[in-house]
Amino acid sequence: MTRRSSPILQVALPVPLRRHFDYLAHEDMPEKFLQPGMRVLVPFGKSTQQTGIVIGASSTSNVAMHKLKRIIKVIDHQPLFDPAHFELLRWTSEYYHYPLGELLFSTLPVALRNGKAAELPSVVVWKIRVPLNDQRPAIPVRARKQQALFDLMQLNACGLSEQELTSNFANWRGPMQALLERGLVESQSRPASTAANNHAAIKVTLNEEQQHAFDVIRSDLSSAKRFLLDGITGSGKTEIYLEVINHIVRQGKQAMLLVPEIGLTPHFIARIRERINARLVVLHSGLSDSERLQSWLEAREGCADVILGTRSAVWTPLKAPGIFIVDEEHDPSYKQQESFRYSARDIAILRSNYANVPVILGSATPSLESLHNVDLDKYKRIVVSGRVDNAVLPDYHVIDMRTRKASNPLSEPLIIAIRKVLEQKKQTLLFLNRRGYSPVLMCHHCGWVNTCSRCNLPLTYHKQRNLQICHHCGSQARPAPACPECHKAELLQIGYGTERITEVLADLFPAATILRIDRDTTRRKGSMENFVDRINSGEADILVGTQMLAKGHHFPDITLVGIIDADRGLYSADFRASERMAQLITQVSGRAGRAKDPGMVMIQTHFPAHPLLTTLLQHDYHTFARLLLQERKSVNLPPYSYMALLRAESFEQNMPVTFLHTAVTLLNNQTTELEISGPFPAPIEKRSGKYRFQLLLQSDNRMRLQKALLAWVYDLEHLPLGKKIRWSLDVDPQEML
DNA sequence: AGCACGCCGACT
DNA sequence: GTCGGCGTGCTC
Repeated sequence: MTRRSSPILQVALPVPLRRHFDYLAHEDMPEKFLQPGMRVLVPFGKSTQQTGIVIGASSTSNVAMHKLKRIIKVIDHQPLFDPAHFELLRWTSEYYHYPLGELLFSTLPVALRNGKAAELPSVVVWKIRVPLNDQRPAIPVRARKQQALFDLMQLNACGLSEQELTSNFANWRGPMQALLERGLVESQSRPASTAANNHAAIKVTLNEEQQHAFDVIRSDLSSAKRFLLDGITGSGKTEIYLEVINHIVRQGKQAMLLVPEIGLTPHFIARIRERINARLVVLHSGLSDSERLQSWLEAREGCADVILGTRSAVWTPLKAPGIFIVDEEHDPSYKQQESFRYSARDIAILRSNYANVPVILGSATPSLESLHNVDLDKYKRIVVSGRVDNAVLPDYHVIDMRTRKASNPLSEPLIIAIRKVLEQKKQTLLFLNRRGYSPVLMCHHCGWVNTCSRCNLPLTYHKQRNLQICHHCGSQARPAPACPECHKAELLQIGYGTERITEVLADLFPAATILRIDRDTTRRKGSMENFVDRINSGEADILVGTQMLAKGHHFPDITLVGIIDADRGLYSADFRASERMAQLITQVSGRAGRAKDPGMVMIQTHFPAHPLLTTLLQHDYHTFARLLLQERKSVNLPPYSYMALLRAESFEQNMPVTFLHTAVTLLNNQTTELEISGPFPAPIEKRSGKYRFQLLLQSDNRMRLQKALLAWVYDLEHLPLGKKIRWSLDVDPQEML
């Protein structure tokens, strides 16, 4: 037998190119040491070295042999993920038509992208030695310390690190040495884990509905079953999640729980800790690079039982996946809106498929996609309709703003209601999805509006910081003292943001404690937790907030919810706007009357007779959703068809359109099978100085759309104009912005 | 993307 | 004379 020539390694690199690069392995490096999923250091282009990931091996290459370079070194001893996870990443790359190299790197923790070792630091762990026979040496009655230490160790079957021992047992080394000599314990080196095993004490009895939901899920844990847990706010979905997670963990498997935003993690951490005896890790953007790496590795090694995280956590490899849970599955933040535009909810479903374990999608306001999948029998819907503690659903009051003074953002009935709630020492939540002081600054004399020069849109005035800020590109400017056009110094603040509403409230209710909760006031780490504490302690009287406040939080003392402006979403260019509006109104309303006190929701609108609004308020979210689904069906919009959006932007005004026109011609042979609309300007036509256009592709056949995209993206990449502008493909777009 | 090569304008 | 502007092309 002749010795095989050293294999050619196919390496994916973090570059926006839809292809891999071939490298020669070291002669002295047996093939088994180079498996797909391992990182390697390679020379690339003009840069001396670059981290890449091996995606395959071959004995041949399309590139001339003399052009092939040799890899510099192998970073990993073992692949970063198992073949199934790698397969999932490959599939995702094809589905979203996103280059595999960039995709692989974007799903890794930053530390691993930068070539850090994928190893947990090791620590010495002491654990009880399993006796060969049933005879275990006895501890003398007098040796109280040894017995106490032994008892402690028995509670921690996985072992205790020396650090944990020190903090739990003073002067443990002496007694430990004695136990070691008796052959009762042993020490070993094992990866350091921060996923400490906690000792949950609180037991909760599920109510009948919750128990039923749990039973349904439990009866089908060994297949990739998809459950839609459809439960109104306050129905106790979290209890069901916790029960399922506990069940999964007891079977020695891992549970992944995704939440839509980072602000919800502290609450879930607390709930999991008090209920489940499990090793928990958290993954979200608030962690440092090394913390993220640690959590990622612990999930992969199986040192963590529960993985809690936001969108990007969905990419964490698991050793023994048992279940995937997506809380508030309808939430738009599961969709990444830049670079790699994936949906974490859809990836969770895909992962359940690959792992052959169930996925639970939970929501009080399920997305139309999910409801449609229930209709198609792809998801099993489990309804939880009752509120725990017999809390009742709130009363809705629609306030017609047309009959009121335009200058007053808060209507008289709302003010009276707030006053009453203050007297009762309860809390009010006012919802306004617009931060800042006022969204428009206009000259009283000539009508000049202060706009962002890079986006052509009005700048939002922030009073506290005395800045005009563009909410689209972030640019800032000091407000001008006078109109630059007519030089008159009478500038009007038009409209209200959370900052200004807070000011109005402080005027009306000087004795009340008012908290403003939006991205501006929660920027600092821990500030959201601080707010939550102040609300729960009863210190706060009135909360003014953006959608941050609408998501998931449980504030038992809120009895009044005011929606200051329900009109955005009734008339919008985006076909999903009405779905979003209904979800937001329902979610915010769900914050009212969660405990014993009945709640009231007051909705201010200029369109009290709008059919969408009346359907939502006179019936419920589900009736509304049915209506929307009918509408979508009649005009063939998702979920009854599939979309892909090609976006193009450039500082040159004409280039994006030219590019998109060329893109259309490349599709010509398939135009009969696809519906193509555009190119048309993006809803925000100019942003950060770039002109933005898009092209919409639609088909009622997903495969056909996918097939067209495959060749198209390849052609686009090789288009000369494609290198001059920035373009991206958004498969299953969620927002048209 | 990231980097170098390359060919035209205002500076010590 | 040169420093540097960013267009163009390539990366195994």
